[in-house]
Amino acid sequence: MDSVGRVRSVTIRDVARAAQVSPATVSRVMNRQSTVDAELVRRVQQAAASLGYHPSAVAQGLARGRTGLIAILVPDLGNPMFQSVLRGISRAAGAEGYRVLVSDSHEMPLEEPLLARETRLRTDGLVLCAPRAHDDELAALAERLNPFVLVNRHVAGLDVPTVSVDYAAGMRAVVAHLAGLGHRHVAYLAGPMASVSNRQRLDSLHESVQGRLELSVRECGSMQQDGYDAAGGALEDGATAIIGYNDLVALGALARLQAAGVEVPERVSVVGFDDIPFARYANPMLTTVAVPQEELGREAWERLSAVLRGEDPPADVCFTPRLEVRSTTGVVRTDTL
Amino acid sequence: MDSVGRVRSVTIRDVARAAQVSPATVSRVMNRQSTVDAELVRRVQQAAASLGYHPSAVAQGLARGRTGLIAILVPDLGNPMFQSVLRGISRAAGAEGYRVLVSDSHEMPLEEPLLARETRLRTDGLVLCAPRAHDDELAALAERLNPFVLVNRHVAGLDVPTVSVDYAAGMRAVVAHLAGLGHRHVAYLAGPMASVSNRQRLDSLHESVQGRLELSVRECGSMQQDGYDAAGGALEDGATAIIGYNDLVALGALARLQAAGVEVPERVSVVGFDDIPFARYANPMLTTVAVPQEELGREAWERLSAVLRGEDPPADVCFTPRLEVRSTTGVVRTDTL
DNA sequence: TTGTAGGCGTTATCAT
DNA sequence: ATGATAACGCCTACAA
Repeated sequence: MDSVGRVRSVTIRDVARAAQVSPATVSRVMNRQSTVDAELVRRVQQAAASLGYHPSAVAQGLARGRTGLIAILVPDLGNPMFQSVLRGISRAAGAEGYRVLVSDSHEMPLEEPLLARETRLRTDGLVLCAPRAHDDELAALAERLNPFVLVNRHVAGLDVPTVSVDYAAGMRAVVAHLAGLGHRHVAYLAGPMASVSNRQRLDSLHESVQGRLELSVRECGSMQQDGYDAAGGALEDGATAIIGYNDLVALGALARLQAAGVEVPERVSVVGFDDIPFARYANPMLTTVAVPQEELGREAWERLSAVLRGEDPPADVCFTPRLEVRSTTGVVRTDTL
Repeated sequence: MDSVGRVRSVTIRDVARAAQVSPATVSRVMNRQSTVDAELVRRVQQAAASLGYHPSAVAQGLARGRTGLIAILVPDLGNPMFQSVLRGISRAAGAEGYRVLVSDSHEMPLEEPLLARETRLRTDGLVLCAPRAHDDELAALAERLNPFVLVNRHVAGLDVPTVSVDYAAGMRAVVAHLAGLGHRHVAYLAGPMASVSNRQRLDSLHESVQGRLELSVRECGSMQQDGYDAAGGALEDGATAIIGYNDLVALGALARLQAAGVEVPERVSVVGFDDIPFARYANPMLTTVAVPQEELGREAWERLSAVLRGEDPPADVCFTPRLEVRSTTGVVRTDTL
């Protein structure tokens, strides 16, 4: 224990003393600098091993001006979509020796800027995942957040590396698919209003539907239970197809339909968004818009990594999602009940 | 830019100079020490604001001897079980101002000790989630890992705060349930052999089954696809009930049975472990052993938090899981096909 | 090749 | 109440 009461750990000086060299030499050995005499290398390594020495990451961080940490901020860790992105980033960054700090804003747009700054302060860079905060707020923060990259979100007047998904294209494919099956009235179970993804899906849905289909929108949420609770209303609206804000909502709706004895897809079709791993194991298998989630994470890291190396990041990418037609969508039944 | 090429940010000295006080006073103001003259507080705050000053977390970490970070090491971030634990920890720790570093060992027992040490080095404490490493390895590391807590894993000869689940009790309940429904032959779709949870489930299964039921064990894995692939074999063994290592495996098996036209639960029953959120939204709803995952995370943090405060941690807790009987289990059909 | 010394940005001790 | 000053543990010119 030192005077402040903490357990003093083995420092570079201890090793230097034991190996009878200077701290600088120990540092060089630990950092694999080839300019050190073989004999000294041996002595240092032996001393370090026997003392159980490991450089303090914090001290290294201070001295080097980089922590080897990046942060990722997600609106909800409970959502498989963000978990997958996190996973993609964690794996990609881990392969290059970077560790990941996670922060969950719990879908609270007001908390986001604070959390972002706070976590960014502890790290070398930041991945903002579908941030809920306003454009102007983010723009105002941008300088303090740098370097950072944006996932699934564009911020007006801000030139930041971005990876995203063309949800509008996905939605168009959904509408075309449903219209082709004979549906005339679809219901959208909307996600959080603060979510840009939801806005995009909703806007492009309105467009796609123009003069082709009737559309009802039900405010819902982003979790299974939300979909479960909202599915009944969608039916009352007279829709023969339900589009969920995401797979969780769609799967929740599906469960509700089944509980109510409504056959899917014979009576009602269901479509989701994201293609989380569970979508293909659902019964019936969920038709959904497949988003390359882990790849999104990898690409985000690719850009952040480049900036951290002082290079120009690759150009922004926007994935065009693929409609994965499975078993929850089918031709509309024309006979009455 | 300084000589090393990094962008010099605003430091405590800059603020001190601007406010015409000493760095010490700035520090006191930033840390809300009440002993500072109101006028100086004002000047400092104003200077800090106009310069956009924020204390460096790294420097604070070095000076204070604590980082405000904890690490969690999980075998697989792709598994909802660990995601939930992570979430529980992240929320609980976040409420007390701690941030969480995540590390994924990708189910590789050999990597674990290194990762554990490495991440622990950057943080104030560690949560080891169902570690795959050997007892002796962990015991040898214990000193360097301290303080840390163990989730779902006991290590022989090691007195470390632990939170766990009595999987044996869960398995007994499963066997009693299935036997009560008339099943005589059950198949277990085993998880990773390095997983202690799997060992425990398998051992207690062997015990519970003694003289009551015939048991087949199929090596499998821990993901949906593993269950999907292994389900066929279980049927060939003649089992009328399938117990998945976890819900992912069970849900995968369920999907396979459905694809093969095998009715559940009329023809075959299926049981999972964990009760991940999807279990209740499956069709049919999955019977499973409910493990309080987020609570596990919270309790883990509770213990780590206590140790970090220098207090004695609460006693170890072992949750007794509850068998959640839903719709994938039923009486065995006695008639032949 | 090796060592010395200054700096990284804060906090905390000890005078004043 | 405030201000020097010495840690905190490491890295890296620069000198030897």
